[in-house]
Amino acid sequence: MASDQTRTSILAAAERLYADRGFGDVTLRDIVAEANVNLAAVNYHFGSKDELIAELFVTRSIATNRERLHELKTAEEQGGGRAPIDVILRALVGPTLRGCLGPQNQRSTAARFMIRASIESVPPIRRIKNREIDHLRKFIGAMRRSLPDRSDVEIYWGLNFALAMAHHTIRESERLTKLSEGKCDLDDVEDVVARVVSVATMALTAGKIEAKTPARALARDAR
Amino acid sequence: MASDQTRTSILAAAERLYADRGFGDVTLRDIVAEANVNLAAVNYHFGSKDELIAELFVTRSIATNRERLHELKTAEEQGGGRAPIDVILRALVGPTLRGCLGPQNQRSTAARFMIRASIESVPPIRRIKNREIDHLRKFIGAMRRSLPDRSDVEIYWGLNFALAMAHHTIRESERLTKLSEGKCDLDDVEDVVARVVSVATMALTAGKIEAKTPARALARDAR
DNA sequence: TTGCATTTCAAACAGTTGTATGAAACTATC
DNA sequence: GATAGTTTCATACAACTGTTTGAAATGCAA
Repeated sequence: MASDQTRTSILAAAERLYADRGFGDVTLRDIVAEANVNLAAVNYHFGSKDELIAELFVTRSIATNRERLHELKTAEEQGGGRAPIDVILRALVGPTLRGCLGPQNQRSTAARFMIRASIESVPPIRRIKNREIDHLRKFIGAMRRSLPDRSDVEIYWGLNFALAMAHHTIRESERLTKLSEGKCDLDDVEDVVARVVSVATMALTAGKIEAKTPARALARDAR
Repeated sequence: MASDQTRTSILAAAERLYADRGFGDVTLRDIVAEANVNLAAVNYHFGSKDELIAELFVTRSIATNRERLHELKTAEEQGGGRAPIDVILRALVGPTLRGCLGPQNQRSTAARFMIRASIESVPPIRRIKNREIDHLRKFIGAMRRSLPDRSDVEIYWGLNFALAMAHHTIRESERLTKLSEGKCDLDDVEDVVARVVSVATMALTAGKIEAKTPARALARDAR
């Protein structure tokens, strides 16, 4: 049980490389080169490549979920058991968007790794991923409490669309920048968060008594 | 220039396998087995694996774009140069959703292949993909004509979110079904199309007459 | 048929991948 | 400082990848 230094630097190097280049074209040899350790170290410390990926994913998954749930719980406590829907949605998509967009130097390797995992879905991860469903159910619960007269189906679709907009915007941020010739500023993360939350809120409250916060972000460009 | 039969069955087999299992784990040997041809036939007829993928993608890309643009053009002609925004959005996301969701037996291999291509983004495809931008610009143009007092930025974001919801729903259709315990019926394709179009339309038309509260304010308030 | 080009085929090739091995280097305990 | 246990290392291995080869089969014009 000695220094753990090798183990740790393998994990860090692997996460960085996977976040940057995806699972598809990162080999064990790339990882050990980045970590400055011997090739055999991976199998010695983790058993196999798949187990390394799995450990990486499980660790990050737990951390991410805890972060999101903390934000959610805080909001619900402040609201006496019910949080406004836009605050719930912000807790859901905010951390990921903030970790993956914005200026290069303050992007989070962890968030980018998790997005890769959610996109590429390599076998070792797919097996674990089902737990994420239980996690999403907690958000479903909060959304139900926030919008008690919305049907379940509407809630599910709202959550689906919120995640859709967040993830897709991250994945295709380059293309959106190019398409809009820079007019869409993906570096203004809070603006992006506000847009996603606003649209998702509209999707969830449409045809109801007008909500209070939504649509404010959109007004920004309306001039 | 003989029968082309080998060539054709390679293309068909490759498209089917890629659509089903993704580019990541389909080898040339898988393809030639599925197509009942010799291994060397791929390199003989296409030069390389990458060129096979590229040909597949270019062909489908042209066909898909033509289909979408035809729907768009028809709508604009009927409206005297301006089509309603929801009709435009429907032309954008309808064909893909219809081809990828719904009952198994009537799903389109072509549509599923294109979704794979849009997800995995393997090198030979990434190189070609930039043309798609020009194609999207035509939709941007139609949207501008439909909503002349909307700013460009909002149009871009609206398009981005529409594609986001459509693609994400296709990719994660299984998970949404499981999460909602079957309450979200992904086989009712027209319902899905209507939902995506409806939310995207709201995103593009909401809050037209609004104040100019900067987006940052919303971010601060939400704590 | 003969001759020539196209197409198919089995086999081999060179490169890369994840993994295994066994010896060497280290670390800590006595 | 000798010993036992852990960790590192260079190297080898077996499996798989896309690609090439050269001979066999086929098609087709003369």
